Amino acid sequence: MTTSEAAAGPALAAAAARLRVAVPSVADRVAAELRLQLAEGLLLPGARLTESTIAEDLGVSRNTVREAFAELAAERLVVRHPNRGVFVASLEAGDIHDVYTVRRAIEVSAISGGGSPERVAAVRAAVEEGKAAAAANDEEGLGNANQHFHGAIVALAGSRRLDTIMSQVLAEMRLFFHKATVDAHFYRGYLPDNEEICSALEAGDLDRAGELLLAYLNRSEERQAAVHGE
Amino acid sequence: MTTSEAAAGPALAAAAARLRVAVPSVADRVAAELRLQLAEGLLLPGARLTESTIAEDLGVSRNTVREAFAELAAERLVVRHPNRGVFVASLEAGDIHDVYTVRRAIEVSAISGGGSPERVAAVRAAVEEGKAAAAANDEEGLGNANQHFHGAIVALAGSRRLDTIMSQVLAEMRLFFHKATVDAHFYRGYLPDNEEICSALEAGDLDRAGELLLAYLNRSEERQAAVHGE
DNA sequence: AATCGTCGGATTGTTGAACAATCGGAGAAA
DNA sequence: TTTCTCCGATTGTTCAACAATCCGACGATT
Repeated sequence: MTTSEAAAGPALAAAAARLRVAVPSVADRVAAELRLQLAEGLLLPGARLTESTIAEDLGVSRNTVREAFAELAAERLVVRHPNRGVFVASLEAGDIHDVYTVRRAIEVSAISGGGSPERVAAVRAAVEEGKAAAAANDEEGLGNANQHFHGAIVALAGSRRLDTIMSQVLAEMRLFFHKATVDAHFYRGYLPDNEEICSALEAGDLDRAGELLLAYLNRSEERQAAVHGE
Repeated sequence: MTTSEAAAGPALAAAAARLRVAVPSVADRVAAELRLQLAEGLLLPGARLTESTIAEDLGVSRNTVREAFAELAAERLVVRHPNRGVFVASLEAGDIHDVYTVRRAIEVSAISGGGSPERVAAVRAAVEEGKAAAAANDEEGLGNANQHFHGAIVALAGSRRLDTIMSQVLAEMRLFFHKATVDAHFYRGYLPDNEEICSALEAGDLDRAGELLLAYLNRSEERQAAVHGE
């Protein structure tokens, strides 16, 4: 394989890699299914995930479910209590600050680097997506657009590792939101912020974009703490 | 359980949590053993890890080894090639920049927050640890002290999540170092930097500390790229 | 009545064996 | 040399079993 790769160049290798991920293992598919149910709020924080039940429901072996659990536990979406089982993770008051600490570090750093025009365009696209959702009164779409916006900001850095870290953090937050339903106008207030941040980014005023983003995150954390925290 | 916890207060709950981690599962112990061998360079990047071999060597089942692999893969220490096996991860040229992008985001953000006196003291302790190792001509100790230094900087933020991210990144870098042995004075040149950064931190000049740290990371990345990159 | 053991059922942790699917390489054929 | 085919080895997955552990219920003691 290494010889054929060297001969055929990186194009084929990339295609092979794409084909590989196109046929994920059963354990990966189980993990994906559970991730989906978690994101959709079908599995609420604190809920218990019984191995045998999931194994039956999805028609796979218990061991395979176990491997899927290992994946999800590594992503903090699920918590293992030895000899007791795995439970859907539930963020406590302290976790809110923790998550936002990560977001501040990653997002502010990413935006301060600027990023290529295509990536800036992706940020703009997320802003417009949010506006469209607002116009359509699509609350869920508004939330998704907001996550896309922040994901696009991190993507400015062009770092695989930062991207995966961010997507994990966003998955955690998504989980968290299902705990207490947010009011209908929760995200709407953030639209002008996103617009302003994006404009500063497009104008090349990275310092200002960074400051706005930081202020936004601080405000967002306060709000989250007020809604959930004690 | 919840009732007794509520009655006994957080002290007992913390003790229980401590006892829990004190009895890790077999899979966790296997993962820990492999992590150790990886850190010590016993398993070099690119090396193949055969399930049955490891299962025999450690006297555990293949399924258990598999669970351990899932852990390590989530930490990027190991790469799974479907139907071919798992291999010790080997950082390519692009990964160097990627890893340093994460470090810049996390470390600079952490130091800009300052941190409690105890945590600043931990940074100072790492600096002194490095000086002692230099005096003793202990190259390995010098490397460890350097990692402790940067770990202590991230710990300033007091974020569990940032800490685990950082330790994973450091584990990746440790792996990377074994690929090509660094020259004896590789770390020694960084001692004055660490001292200066620590002094600025202690003096409360966070802006300066952040700038110094950023410059350090940029220089370090250049050097790594020169040694390994293409 | 409240607390404290004790017991039993249920679930997890781990093992061992089995089988299909897949891969890489060795050798045969062109 | 290049290509094709086949074989051995390893992975992916399942199944069944067992010990260890936990939870809750039931009953005994003060």
